[in-house]
Amino acid sequence: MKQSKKRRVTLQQVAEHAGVSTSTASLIVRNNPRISEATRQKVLQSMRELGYVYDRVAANLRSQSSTTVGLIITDISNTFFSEFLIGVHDALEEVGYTVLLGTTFDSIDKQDHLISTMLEHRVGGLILCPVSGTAQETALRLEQLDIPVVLAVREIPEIKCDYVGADYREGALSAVNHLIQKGHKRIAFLGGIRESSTWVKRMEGYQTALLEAGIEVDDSLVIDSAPTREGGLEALSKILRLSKRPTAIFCFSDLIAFGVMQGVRQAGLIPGEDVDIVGFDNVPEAEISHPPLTTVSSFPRRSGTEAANLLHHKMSNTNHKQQRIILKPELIIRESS
Amino acid sequence: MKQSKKRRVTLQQVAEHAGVSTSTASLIVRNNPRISEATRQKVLQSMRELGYVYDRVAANLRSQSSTTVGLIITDISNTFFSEFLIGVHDALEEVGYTVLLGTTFDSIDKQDHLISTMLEHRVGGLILCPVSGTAQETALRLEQLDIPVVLAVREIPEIKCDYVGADYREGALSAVNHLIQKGHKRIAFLGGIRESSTWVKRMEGYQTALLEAGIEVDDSLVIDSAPTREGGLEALSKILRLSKRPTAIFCFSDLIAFGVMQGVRQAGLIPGEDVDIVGFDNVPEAEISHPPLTTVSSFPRRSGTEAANLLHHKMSNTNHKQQRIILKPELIIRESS
DNA sequence: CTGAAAGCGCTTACAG
DNA sequence: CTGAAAGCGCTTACAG
Repeated sequence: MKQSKKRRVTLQQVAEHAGVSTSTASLIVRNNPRISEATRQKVLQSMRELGYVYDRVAANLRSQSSTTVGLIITDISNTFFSEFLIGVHDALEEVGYTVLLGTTFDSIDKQDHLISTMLEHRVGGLILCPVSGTAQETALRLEQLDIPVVLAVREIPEIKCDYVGADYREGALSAVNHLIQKGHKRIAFLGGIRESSTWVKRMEGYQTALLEAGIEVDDSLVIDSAPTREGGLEALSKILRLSKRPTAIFCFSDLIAFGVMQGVRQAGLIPGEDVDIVGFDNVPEAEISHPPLTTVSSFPRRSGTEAANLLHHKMSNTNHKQQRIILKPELIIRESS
Repeated sequence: MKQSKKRRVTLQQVAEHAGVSTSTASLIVRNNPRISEATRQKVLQSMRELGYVYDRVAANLRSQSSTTVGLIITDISNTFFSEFLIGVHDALEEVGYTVLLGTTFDSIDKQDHLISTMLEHRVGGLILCPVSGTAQETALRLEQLDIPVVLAVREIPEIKCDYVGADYREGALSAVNHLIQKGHKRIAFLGGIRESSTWVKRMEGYQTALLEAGIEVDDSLVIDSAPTREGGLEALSKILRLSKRPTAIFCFSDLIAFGVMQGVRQAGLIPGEDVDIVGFDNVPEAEISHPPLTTVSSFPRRSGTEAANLLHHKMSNTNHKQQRIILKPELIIRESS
């Protein structure tokens, strides 16, 4: 962990070289306008000559500030989250923050550990996609942090916190309604983790749609799974073993849907013909899958941007009021249904 | 940028509370074993009571060390890089480093700026996927950094540096040979940026394969493009306008190949039947695309892991010898060819 | 517009 | 095994 043998060039050395005081040099690195242009040029020249690199860490320590933000997500290989990450990252970079990245893989321990690490690194704010079933203890801890926190995607019901997400219930409702309108009566709901708030919301939408159409909810058609492509494949294999198979499948996410489509094909059926499939999220791959996937866009990238902007606002305004930003999902009909 | 109103609990306060000196408390946070178990427990208890959070930034400043690593990639939405990111991130997290993330989107200015930001944040090491056409100036600067640097994916010919990548020439060779063996004589090479070392290497492989098979290289069949799906789509549209169309297409990357397949379909042709298509990288989507994409695996995730391990080794061993890790690519034949 | 001194929260020798 | 003092590289009042 030891850094360079060579010592860093310090601001003091620069000041000496330029023949000014350290305070003057300090004002210059921070672009304070009340320094004469002549001195400024002289000092900037010394910096170049000595190869000076500003030490933001020391500066932040002294001034009790921070130029970093922590971002904790579940899994980068899940395109939903990588899209979310892009949204957050780009928005924060634009306003001059550097992001520290952490991934939980849905482990509560990892999440606790990452929160600590972020705090130890003095992040000025935190964007967290909480692990499903985040403990009361963690929740309390989050509430007591003295840096701004924005929750995203999943919610923690126990605490009040700024939050960015989509109306998952509404999204599920529109997806299932679409299937009902196509004449389906046996519609499965596949994949996802039951403990997750995002699952619960989708389940509500699923049930509501069925009930409103006078269709009874058949528990054997609701199968949860790991939120991965493999999870989708597995959930589907259970469906295939059913004596009364569904004619349409509403999937927890696009990732799950890709697994389901793969399984459907392996069983010799054609997605969109023999069985209708709808995903959730509208990740970029949904458009190029074959057949292109009907899905509900939950705007992952935009969620990231919104979360970043909200956090930034919170970090710069002390009188920030708590906000919940709920994006309205959009049904995108393609050929898989 | 101002942090919390509440002041951080300091180690000194903890020490006072526990009735020991600050040095003792410091030894305890760093798990120094020469403190009696009794004192240790007493101090740990005080930390819990006061809600102490270790200030790694202050610690790193004082001890001239770092627990962060900078990672600069081109574009997170390109699955190749997000896979690379996962590899780096997981490997570094495991050994206790936190990663600062930056994306260049192939802009030299952004790259220069990101390198500065990373240095200002006192990263202990840097993994960089250089922008194509990185200037001599930047290259020199990289060479003179006094922190360990590992280059990945693309190379900068001007400088000597640790490097991790795949044998792109070899990969292209095997892809094109595969197409030749299938009887193709008119094989296009589509997409990618000519300035990039990874393009040049693939081009070498492409030419070599053709020449060895006694096929003349037809320049009209080599079309570069932005390294995106849209780029692939565009490059294909140029191909479609040709009077003598190719019967097979070797694509710079899977991402390009997805664009090409999309375009092929839009033109009413069937990929893998009317025209054979081969990609490069083997990103996860290659397996689920339709038809599944024949491609050359360049092991993006493993490249990331290797780069991280190499960097870590370099950071902890002062007598590290410069290394080049070149992964051997692997042709994966699926149904698109 | 510029300077001398103190301090952010930690660790590092050096004594005991 | 524990303590008092100095210092990492910067910024912050406060004087001038």
